Amino acid sequence: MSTKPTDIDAYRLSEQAGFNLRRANQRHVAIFSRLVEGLTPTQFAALARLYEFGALSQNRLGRLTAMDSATIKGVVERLKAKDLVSSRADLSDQRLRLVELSDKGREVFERALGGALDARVETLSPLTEEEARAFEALLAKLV
Amino acid sequence: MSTKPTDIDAYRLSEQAGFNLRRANQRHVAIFSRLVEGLTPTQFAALARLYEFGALSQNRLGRLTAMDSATIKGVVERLKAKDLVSSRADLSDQRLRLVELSDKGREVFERALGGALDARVETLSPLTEEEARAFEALLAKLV
DNA sequence: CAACATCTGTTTGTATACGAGCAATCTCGG
DNA sequence: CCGAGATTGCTCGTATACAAACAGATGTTG
Repeated sequence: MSTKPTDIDAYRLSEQAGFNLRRANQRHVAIFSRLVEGLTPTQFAALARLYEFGALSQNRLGRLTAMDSATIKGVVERLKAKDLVSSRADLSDQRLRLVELSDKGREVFERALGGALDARVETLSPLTEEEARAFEALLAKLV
Repeated sequence: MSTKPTDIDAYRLSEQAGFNLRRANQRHVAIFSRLVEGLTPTQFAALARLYEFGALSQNRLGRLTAMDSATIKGVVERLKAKDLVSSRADLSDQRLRLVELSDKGREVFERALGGALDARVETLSPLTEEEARAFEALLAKLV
């Protein structure tokens, strides 16, 4: 199963889906940061889930936002430092730490929502509307 | 420019292109890590550029691999620690540090290439071949 | 040629991202 | 009720990723 010279000739980094996925993600993060003040995309995602679902255990919040337990811990920590969420023990299961939006967190999320929607539009702006719909549909199949 | 309730009702994190771009990228990194032993996608990208272009200044290598100067520094550092690249001063421009593949680096790249190509295929495997082509074309327009 | 701007690489600080290993807790089968 | 297995959250170590500030080298321009 050795790599033939043909493979190497055919290899063009710029055409690799993985490389372009990474770049597209970088571009989206940059756009989001410009349009949404004071929240990273991941922090916003966490607020969005809490807004939608109410109080959630830290690990469950992580699963809903595609972050492992080590990552979500840091995100929750920083959201707590900004007083956007609070956490408390679950009385019926001592393992759980329930995380919940604060009033300020709810307000910040609602104010950030417009920018987040704009970020999506700007990220997809190199595409026509039809292409953007197709791209989002294919992307959804990938994840 | 306040956010109307309608916006909030319409907001579904899982349908956001940005969120799915992040997840798709995570998935690709996981697949790549499984199929390519001992190299991260970014490290592989750097080797690929050096393989294609020969010696490059550190910053230029960063631009060709979509990493800023702080990021590429760490990547080159780790590649040097593994003896896959070497770096030296450019005589005609004292600012530059030329980075170059070592023999071992060339060999490691060639051996990793097959796995990298497999990672692309597996990443796109939820799509039909036609969809995968369409997706890659749209993705290329986005970056 | 001297002032100025630009470019390169470095450092620091912050924020994901994940593997691995750990202790506390819960669940469930026997 | 008890012990095996699963789950939760934590910690550590490693690896991107980028903003900002910096020093040194190069270029450009009046």
